[in-house]
Amino acid sequence: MQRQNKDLSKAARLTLEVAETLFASKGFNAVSMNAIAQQAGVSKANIFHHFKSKQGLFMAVLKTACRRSASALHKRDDLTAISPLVRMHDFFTSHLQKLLEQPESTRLIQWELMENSEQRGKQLAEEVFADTFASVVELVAEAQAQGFVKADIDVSLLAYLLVGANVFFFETRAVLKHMPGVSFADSAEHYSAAVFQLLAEGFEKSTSI
Amino acid sequence: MQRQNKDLSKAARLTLEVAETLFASKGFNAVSMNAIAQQAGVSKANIFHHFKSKQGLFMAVLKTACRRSASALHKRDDLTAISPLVRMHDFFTSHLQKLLEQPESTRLIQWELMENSEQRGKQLAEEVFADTFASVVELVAEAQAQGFVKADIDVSLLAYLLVGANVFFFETRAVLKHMPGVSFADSAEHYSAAVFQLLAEGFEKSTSI
DNA sequence: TCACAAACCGACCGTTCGGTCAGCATATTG
DNA sequence: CAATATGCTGACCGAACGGTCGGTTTGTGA
Repeated sequence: MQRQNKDLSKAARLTLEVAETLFASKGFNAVSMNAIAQQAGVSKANIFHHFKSKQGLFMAVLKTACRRSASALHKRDDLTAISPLVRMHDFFTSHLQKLLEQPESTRLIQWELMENSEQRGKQLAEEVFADTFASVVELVAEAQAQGFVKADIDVSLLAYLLVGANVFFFETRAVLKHMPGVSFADSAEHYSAAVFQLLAEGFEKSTSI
Repeated sequence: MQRQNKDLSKAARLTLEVAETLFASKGFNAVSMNAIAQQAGVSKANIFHHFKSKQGLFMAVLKTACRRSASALHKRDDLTAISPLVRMHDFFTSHLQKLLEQPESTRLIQWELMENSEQRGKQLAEEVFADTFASVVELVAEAQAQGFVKADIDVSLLAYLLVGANVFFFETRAVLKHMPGVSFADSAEHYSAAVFQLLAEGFEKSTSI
């Protein structure tokens, strides 16, 4: 599958793999080096041979996760022929799908956002989110330029809402399916479609003009 | 101010206060009982005298935070005279304001959602979010019943999006202000107004009917 | 004033933490 | 074959962890 990290030894790759799983599910502080070593079948000292510290290991894990999640998003098909609105919808749908397909990468970034956003907010913004967000903004701006989106709408706000609706869904998944009266908890497709339509057409009944 | 926990000793109240601040900012695992004791000016043994364990202390803190954040939301003014749309907008605005005013409670719940949503998703849904969410759904449903909201819209989805837009803003605040081209990062009021208008009227230019 | 319970504390416990180190195994290279 | 470098490990370290214990102080009702 993935030929990244091909220059690392088998033990190092195993370590990275296991560390990603554990860090993603429990967060940095709740995972011990002992646990990683044991579950990866390597010695703890071996981990410190390949990574200079626990922080270093976490950063390496985070890096690969960011790279993966970014690349998964960047290979969007550039069929400029189809309508910008359709492209927006396609992005919206596949974005949520990617989040759900790569829960580990997504959760890892979420942890980092939670634990270190205050100090490293700038770094996170620049190195992780900026590119992805910019491409979404561009997508929306194109649609606006071609007259498919109202002229008075802030494109970055719309892009932000599109991404946010997906991320929020990802975050609250586990709780959402226990909420009474919620029909869209189980079906991401259903959710995507309904949200996009709502955002596109609005909820207000009589648009007074 | 708050007369809750009046049956607790001074040390216990101090402990709760300090623990809430620390847990909210760093999460459960990154906060030690020593740190709490030291910062509260009480002995560690004293904490264990009042709370049976670290988990017990955290649960007590979480409980008060949930109570506070719920009560802050429930005392919405019931001026049924004004338009349901205005009431929706008022809720939306003041909800975000409450989140930003009580960052500790909000972050605490966010931590819990992050760390334990899988196992305790049901409990969280029932005891923390259900009431608040239900009241928002009710608000939207009223507006729909009175013909201010399109009939084909899922009221729980719209309520979910309203809450989600606010929570997502709260979560990404620190990163958002470092994103290029984002104008709404600094002003919650601006954000609220723009999002509500977008949701109400939709972004699509020509609503074909 | 006395007795009893609750509040409180310093010292300590076993365990686990992140991290180090000296040395063994293995493969590459001259 | 010797030499060198790298992958790898068990044993170990000081520090910090959550939690306990015996005993002292303090408040309270009789």
